[in-house]
Amino acid sequence: MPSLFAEQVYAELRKVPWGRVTTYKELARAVGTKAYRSIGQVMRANPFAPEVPCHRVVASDGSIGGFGGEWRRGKKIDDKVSLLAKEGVVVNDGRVVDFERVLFRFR
DNA sequence: CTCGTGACTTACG
DNA sequence: ACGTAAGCCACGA
Repeated sequence: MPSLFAEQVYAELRKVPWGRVTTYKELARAVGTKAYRSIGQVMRANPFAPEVPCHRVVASDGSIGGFGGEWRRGKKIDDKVSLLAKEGVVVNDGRVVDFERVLFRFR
């Protein structure tokens, strides 16, 4: 059972519209915390996979972060990034195309 | 309670 | 712009 912190993160992440992405920072702000790193841990746990699309979460600068770059080789992650690109969020060279355009801001 | 870890961010050289 | 260091918070042991 996920911790309360995780629940909040998942709740906010689930609000992200289709074809949009969000950042760890925004997500952290949404839940009212500054634990950006913990967000990552929650994503890694991701007990609510595809329901909670952790692949829609990217770094603050638009980079894929850890789940799409060199991190995926060796680990058994699904082709979430590729799937994401299929939904409209194009990822090129570890970067989200038109990042600011597809970025969903909570506030 | 203390310690180590981490899919992060920001600051500095 | 790039690599390194420090800061930050939550979680499991």
